[in-house]
Amino acid sequence: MDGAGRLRAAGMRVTSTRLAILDVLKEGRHLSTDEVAQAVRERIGHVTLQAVYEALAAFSEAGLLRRIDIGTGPARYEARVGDNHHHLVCRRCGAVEDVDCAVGAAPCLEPAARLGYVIDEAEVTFWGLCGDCQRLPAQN
Amino acid sequence: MDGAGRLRAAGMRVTSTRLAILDVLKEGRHLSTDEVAQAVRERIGHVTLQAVYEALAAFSEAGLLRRIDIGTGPARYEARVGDNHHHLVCRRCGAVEDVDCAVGAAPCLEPAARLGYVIDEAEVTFWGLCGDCQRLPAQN
DNA sequence: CTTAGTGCAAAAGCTTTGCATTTAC
DNA sequence: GTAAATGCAAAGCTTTTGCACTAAG
Repeated sequence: MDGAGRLRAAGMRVTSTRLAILDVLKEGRHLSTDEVAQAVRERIGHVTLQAVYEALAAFSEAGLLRRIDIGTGPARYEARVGDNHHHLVCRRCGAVEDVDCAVGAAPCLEPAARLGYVIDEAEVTFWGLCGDCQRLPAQN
Repeated sequence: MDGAGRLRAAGMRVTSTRLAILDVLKEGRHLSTDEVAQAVRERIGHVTLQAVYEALAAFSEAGLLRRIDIGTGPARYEARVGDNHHHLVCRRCGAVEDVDCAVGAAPCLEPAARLGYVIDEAEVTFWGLCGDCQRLPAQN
Protein backbone atom coordinates (compact mmCIF):
# COMPACT_ATOMS: atom_id res chain seq x y z
CA MET A 1 0.00 0.00 0.00
CA ASP A 2 1.20 3.53 -0.69
CA GLY A 3 1.58 6.26 1.88
CA ALA A 4 -1.85 7.79 1.36
CA GLY A 5 -3.53 4.41 1.60
CA ARG A 6 -1.72 3.56 4.80
CA LEU A 7 -2.69 6.88 6.33
CA ARG A 8 -6.35 6.40 5.43
CA ALA A 9 -6.32 2.83 6.67
CA ALA A 10 -5.08 4.14 10.00
CA GLY A 11 -7.91 6.69 10.09
CA MET A 12 -5.60 9.64 9.50
CA ARG A 13 -5.81 12.51 7.07
CA VAL A 14 -3.50 12.64 4.11
CA THR A 15 -1.26 15.68 4.32
CA SER A 16 1.93 16.50 2.48
CA THR A 17 3.82 16.62 5.75
CA ARG A 18 2.82 13.12 6.75
CA LEU A 19 3.35 11.68 3.30
CA ALA A 20 6.83 13.18 3.29
CA ILE A 21 7.58 11.71 6.71
CA LEU A 22 6.62 8.22 5.53
CA ASP A 23 8.70 8.70 2.39
CA VAL A 24 11.75 9.85 4.31
CA LEU A 25 11.62 6.87 6.63
CA LYS A 26 11.18 4.46 3.74
CA GLU A 27 14.70 5.41 2.70
CA GLY A 28 16.58 6.46 5.82
CA ARG A 29 16.85 4.10 8.73
CA HIS A 30 16.84 4.92 12.45
CA LEU A 31 16.26 8.65 12.10
CA SER A 32 15.69 11.01 15.00
CA THR A 33 12.77 13.44 15.00
CA ASP A 34 15.11 16.26 14.09
CA GLU A 35 16.65 14.30 11.23
CA VAL A 36 13.21 13.46 9.90
CA ALA A 37 12.18 17.12 10.09
CA GLN A 38 15.27 18.20 8.17
CA ALA A 39 14.76 15.61 5.46
CA VAL A 40 11.09 16.55 5.18
CA ARG A 41 12.02 20.22 4.75
CA GLU A 42 14.30 19.31 1.86
CA ARG A 43 11.28 17.86 0.12
CA ILE A 44 8.36 20.09 0.92
CA GLY A 45 9.79 23.20 2.53
CA HIS A 46 8.87 24.49 5.95
CA VAL A 47 7.59 22.15 8.65
CA THR A 48 7.76 22.66 12.40
CA LEU A 49 9.55 20.20 14.61
CA GLN A 50 6.43 19.88 16.74
CA ALA A 51 4.34 18.73 13.81
CA VAL A 52 6.92 16.02 13.16
CA TYR A 53 6.89 14.98 16.80
CA GLU A 54 3.14 14.72 16.68
CA ALA A 55 3.08 12.74 13.46
CA LEU A 56 5.80 10.33 14.53
CA ALA A 57 4.01 9.66 17.82
CA ALA A 58 0.74 9.00 15.98
CA PHE A 59 2.47 6.74 13.45
CA SER A 60 4.22 4.59 16.01
CA GLU A 61 1.05 4.28 18.05
CA ALA A 62 -0.81 3.17 14.91
CA GLY A 63 1.91 0.66 14.07
CA LEU A 64 3.03 2.43 10.88
CA LEU A 65 6.45 3.08 12.38
CA ARG A 66 8.53 1.67 15.16
CA ARG A 67 10.02 3.91 17.79
CA ILE A 68 13.39 2.87 19.20
CA ASP A 69 14.54 4.69 22.27
CA ILE A 70 17.98 3.54 23.28
CA GLY A 71 18.23 5.95 26.19
CA THR A 72 21.25 7.85 24.94
CA GLY A 73 20.31 10.78 22.74
CA PRO A 74 16.99 11.29 21.01
CA ALA A 75 14.49 8.56 20.16
CA ARG A 76 14.70 7.17 16.64
CA TYR A 77 12.10 5.89 14.22
CA GLU A 78 12.22 3.24 11.54
CA ALA A 79 9.88 1.89 8.90
CA ARG A 80 10.51 -1.80 9.57
CA VAL A 81 7.60 -2.90 11.72
CA GLY A 82 6.20 -6.26 12.73
CA ASP A 83 9.33 -8.32 12.05
CA ASN A 84 10.70 -8.32 15.58
CA HIS A 85 14.26 -7.47 14.62
CA HIS A 86 16.75 -6.14 17.12
CA HIS A 87 19.35 -3.40 17.29
CA LEU A 88 23.07 -3.09 17.61
CA VAL A 89 24.32 0.23 18.96
CA CYS A 90 27.86 1.61 19.02
CA ARG A 91 28.57 3.12 22.41
CA ARG A 92 30.98 5.64 20.97
CA CYS A 93 29.50 6.99 17.75
CA GLY A 94 25.88 5.99 18.30
CA ALA A 95 25.52 4.13 15.00
CA VAL A 96 22.53 1.79 14.94
CA GLU A 97 22.35 -1.42 12.91
CA ASP A 98 19.51 -3.87 12.45
CA VAL A 99 20.01 -7.42 13.63
CA ASP A 100 17.74 -10.20 12.44
CA CYS A 101 17.70 -12.54 15.34
CA ALA A 102 16.41 -16.07 15.75
CA VAL A 103 16.20 -16.04 19.52
CA GLY A 104 12.59 -16.36 20.57
CA ALA A 105 11.21 -14.49 23.53
CA ALA A 106 9.13 -17.45 24.67
CA PRO A 107 11.48 -18.74 27.39
CA CYS A 108 11.28 -15.36 29.06
CA LEU A 109 7.53 -15.03 29.05
CA GLU A 110 7.04 -17.58 31.75
CA PRO A 111 8.48 -15.49 34.58
CA ALA A 112 6.60 -12.55 33.08
CA ALA A 113 3.32 -14.40 33.40
CA ARG A 114 4.22 -15.41 36.94
CA LEU A 115 4.54 -11.73 37.81
CA GLY A 116 1.10 -11.08 36.33
CA TYR A 117 2.33 -9.16 33.31
CA VAL A 118 0.99 -9.31 29.76
CA ILE A 119 3.86 -8.72 27.36
CA ASP A 120 3.35 -7.12 23.97
CA GLU A 121 6.94 -6.48 22.92
CA ALA A 122 10.44 -7.72 23.60
CA GLU A 123 13.12 -5.18 22.81
CA VAL A 124 16.69 -6.35 22.49
CA THR A 125 19.59 -3.93 22.27
CA PHE A 126 23.20 -5.01 21.82
CA TRP A 127 25.80 -2.55 23.01
CA GLY A 128 29.34 -2.49 21.74
CA LEU A 129 31.80 -0.79 19.44
CA CYS A 130 31.54 -0.64 15.68
CA GLY A 131 34.53 -1.46 13.50
CA ASP A 132 35.63 2.12 13.02
CA CYS A 133 35.41 3.02 16.70
CA GLN A 134 37.41 -0.06 17.73
CA ARG A 135 40.37 1.33 15.82
CA LEU A 136 40.31 4.73 17.47
CA PRO A 137 42.58 5.30 20.49
CA ALA A 138 40.91 4.99 23.90
CA GLN A 139 39.64 8.33 25.04
CA ASN A 140 38.31 9.43 28.42
CA MET B 1 32.97 -6.54 50.44
CA ASP B 2 31.45 -3.56 52.19
CA GLY B 3 30.77 -0.19 50.59
CA ALA B 4 34.03 1.41 51.65
CA GLY B 5 36.02 -1.55 50.38
CA ARG B 6 34.26 -1.51 47.03
CA LEU B 7 34.88 2.20 46.65
CA ARG B 8 38.58 1.80 47.42
CA ALA B 9 38.84 -1.17 45.09
CA ALA B 10 37.45 1.02 42.33
CA GLY B 11 40.02 3.71 43.10
CA MET B 12 37.46 6.10 44.57
CA ARG B 13 37.44 8.06 47.77
CA VAL B 14 35.20 7.03 50.61
CA THR B 15 32.66 9.76 51.36
CA SER B 16 29.44 9.62 53.32
CA THR B 17 27.47 10.59 50.22
CA ARG B 18 28.81 7.71 48.18
CA LEU B 19 28.46 5.21 50.97
CA ALA B 20 24.85 6.29 51.42
CA ILE B 21 24.18 5.90 47.68
CA LEU B 22 25.49 2.34 47.71
CA ASP B 23 23.44 1.58 50.81
CA VAL B 24 20.26 2.99 49.32
CA LEU B 25 20.63 0.93 46.17
CA LYS B 26 21.36 -2.21 48.16
CA GLU B 27 17.77 -2.02 49.41
CA GLY B 28 15.74 -0.20 46.75
CA ARG B 29 15.65 -1.53 43.23
CA HIS B 30 15.54 0.43 39.98
CA LEU B 31 15.76 3.88 41.50
CA SER B 32 16.03 7.09 39.52
CA THR B 33 18.70 9.67 40.32
CA ASP B 34 16.13 11.81 42.04
CA GLU B 35 14.83 8.90 44.12
CA VAL B 36 18.38 8.02 45.16
CA ALA B 37 19.02 11.63 46.14
CA GLN B 38 15.89 11.75 48.28
CA ALA B 39 16.70 8.48 50.03
CA VAL B 40 20.26 9.64 50.64
CA ARG B 41 18.99 12.86 52.21
CA GLU B 42 16.88 10.86 54.64
CA ARG B 43 20.05 9.23 55.85
CA ILE B 44 22.73 11.87 55.85
CA GLY B 45 20.95 15.19 55.29
CA HIS B 46 21.72 17.58 52.48
CA VAL B 47 23.16 16.36 49.20
CA THR B 48 22.86 18.03 45.80
CA LEU B 49 21.27 16.23 42.90
CA GLN B 50 24.36 16.90 40.82
CA ALA B 51 26.61 15.09 43.26
CA VAL B 52 24.32 12.07 42.99
CA TYR B 53 24.37 12.25 39.19
CA GLU B 54 28.13 12.34 39.26
CA ALA B 55 28.45 9.45 41.69
CA LEU B 56 25.95 7.25 39.85
CA ALA B 57 27.73 7.85 36.56
CA ALA B 58 31.08 6.97 38.12
CA PHE B 59 29.62 3.86 39.78
CA SER B 60 28.04 2.48 36.66
CA GLU B 61 31.19 3.12 34.67
CA ALA B 62 33.19 1.28 37.30
CA GLY B 63 30.75 -1.62 37.27
CA LEU B 64 29.53 -1.08 40.84
CA LEU B 65 26.03 -0.32 39.60
CA ARG B 66 24.04 -0.98 36.49
CA ARG B 67 22.30 1.82 34.68
CA ILE B 68 19.02 0.96 32.98
CA ASP B 69 17.65 3.53 30.62
CA ILE B 70 14.33 2.40 29.23
CA GLY B 71 13.78 5.58 27.26
CA THR B 72 10.63 6.66 29.01
CA GLY B 73 11.31 8.84 32.01
CA PRO B 74 14.59 9.11 33.85
CA ALA B 75 17.37 6.52 33.84
CA ARG B 76 17.36 4.08 36.73
CA TYR B 77 20.11 2.36 38.66
CA GLU B 78 20.29 -1.00 40.36
CA ALA B 79 22.79 -2.88 42.47
CA ARG B 80 22.53 -6.22 40.67
CA VAL B 81 25.48 -6.30 38.32
CA GLY B 82 27.17 -9.02 36.34
CA ASP B 83 24.27 -11.46 36.29
CA ASN B 84 22.84 -10.52 32.92
CA HIS B 85 19.23 -10.34 34.04
CA HIS B 86 16.56 -8.53 32.06
CA HIS B 87 13.71 -6.14 32.73
CA LEU B 88 9.98 -6.11 32.47
CA VAL B 89 8.38 -2.68 32.23
CA CYS B 90 4.73 -1.71 32.56
CA ARG B 91 3.80 0.71 29.80
CA ARG B 92 1.20 2.41 31.91
CA CYS B 93 2.60 2.80 35.41
CA GLY B 94 6.29 2.40 34.64
CA ALA B 95 6.88 -0.36 37.18
CA VAL B 96 10.10 -2.28 36.57
CA GLU B 97 10.62 -5.94 37.48
CA ASP B 98 13.69 -8.13 37.18
CA VAL B 99 13.53 -11.17 34.94
CA ASP B 100 16.08 -13.93 35.26
CA CYS B 101 16.35 -15.26 31.77
CA ALA B 102 17.98 -18.34 30.33
CA VAL B 103 18.18 -17.12 26.76
CA GLY B 104 21.79 -16.66 25.79
CA ALA B 105 22.90 -13.85 23.53
CA ALA B 106 25.21 -16.09 21.53
CA PRO B 107 22.95 -16.73 18.51
CA CYS B 108 22.78 -13.00 17.97
CA LEU B 109 26.47 -12.34 18.15
CA GLU B 110 27.17 -13.86 14.77
CA PRO B 111 25.49 -11.13 12.72
CA ALA B 112 27.06 -8.64 15.09
CA ALA B 113 30.50 -9.97 14.29
CA ARG B 114 29.68 -9.92 10.60
CA LEU B 115 28.97 -6.21 10.90
CA GLY B 116 32.34 -5.72 12.57
CA TYR B 117 30.97 -4.96 16.01
CA VAL B 118 32.37 -6.10 19.34
CA ILE B 119 29.47 -6.56 21.76
CA ASP B 120 29.87 -6.05 25.49
CA GLU B 121 26.26 -6.12 26.61
CA ALA B 122 22.88 -7.43 25.53
CA GLU B 123 19.99 -5.52 27.03
CA VAL B 124 16.55 -7.07 26.91
CA THR B 125 13.44 -5.11 27.84
CA PHE B 126 9.97 -6.62 27.88
CA TRP B 127 7.11 -4.19 27.48
CA GLY B 128 3.60 -4.88 28.66
CA LEU B 129 1.05 -4.22 31.35
CA CYS B 130 1.35 -5.23 34.97
CA GLY B 131 -1.49 -7.01 36.73
CA ASP B 132 -2.93 -3.87 38.30
CA CYS B 133 -2.88 -1.85 35.09
CA GLN B 134 -4.59 -4.62 33.13
CA ARG B 135 -7.61 -4.22 35.36
CA LEU B 136 -7.93 -0.48 34.86
CA PRO B 137 -10.31 0.76 32.15
CA ALA B 138 -8.69 1.71 28.85
CA GLN B 139 -7.84 5.38 28.84
CA ASN B 140 -6.86 7.62 25.97
C1' DC C 1 -18.82 22.33 8.90
C1' DT C 2 -16.14 19.53 11.81
C1' DT C 3 -11.95 18.23 13.64
C1' DA C 4 -7.33 16.47 12.54
C1' DG C 5 -3.22 18.55 11.59
C1' DT C 6 -0.04 22.47 11.78
C1' DG C 7 2.40 26.76 13.37
C1' DC C 8 4.15 29.28 17.02
C1' DA C 9 5.62 30.00 21.64
C1' DA C 10 6.51 28.56 26.04
C1' DA C 11 7.59 25.38 29.47
C1' DA C 12 8.73 20.95 31.46
C1' DG C 13 11.82 17.10 32.45
C1' DC C 14 16.21 15.10 32.69
C1' DT C 15 21.02 15.73 32.39
C1' DT C 16 25.43 18.08 31.78
C1' DT C 17 28.77 21.71 32.50
C1' DG C 18 31.67 25.35 34.77
C1' DC C 19 33.80 26.97 38.58
C1' DA C 20 34.71 27.76 43.43
C1' DT C 21 35.07 25.28 47.77
C1' DT C 22 35.70 21.40 50.65
C1' DT C 23 37.55 17.05 51.98
C1' DA C 24 39.80 12.35 51.60
C1' DC C 25 44.18 10.54 51.06
C1' DG D 1 49.44 19.41 49.23
C1' DT D 2 46.92 17.29 45.49
C1' DA D 3 43.22 15.52 43.24
C1' DA D 4 38.66 13.86 43.95
C1' DA D 5 34.20 15.00 45.46
C1' DT D 6 30.69 18.39 46.46
C1' DG D 7 27.81 22.74 46.25
C1' DC D 8 25.74 26.03 43.54
C1' DA D 9 24.15 28.07 39.37
C1' DA D 10 23.38 27.99 34.69
C1' DA D 11 22.60 26.03 30.45
C1' DG D 12 21.72 22.13 27.24
C1' DC D 13 18.97 18.83 24.79
C1' DT D 14 14.78 16.40 23.95
C1' DT D 15 10.06 16.41 24.45
C1' DT D 16 5.46 18.08 25.78
C1' DT D 17 1.77 21.41 26.14
C1' DG D 18 -1.52 25.25 25.05
C1' DC D 19 -3.87 27.79 21.88
C1' DA D 20 -5.00 29.87 17.53
C1' DC D 21 -5.22 28.94 12.69
C1' DT D 22 -5.50 26.08 8.47
C1' DA D 23 -7.02 22.62 5.69
C1' DA D 24 -8.72 17.58 4.83
C1' DG D 25 -12.93 15.00 4.86
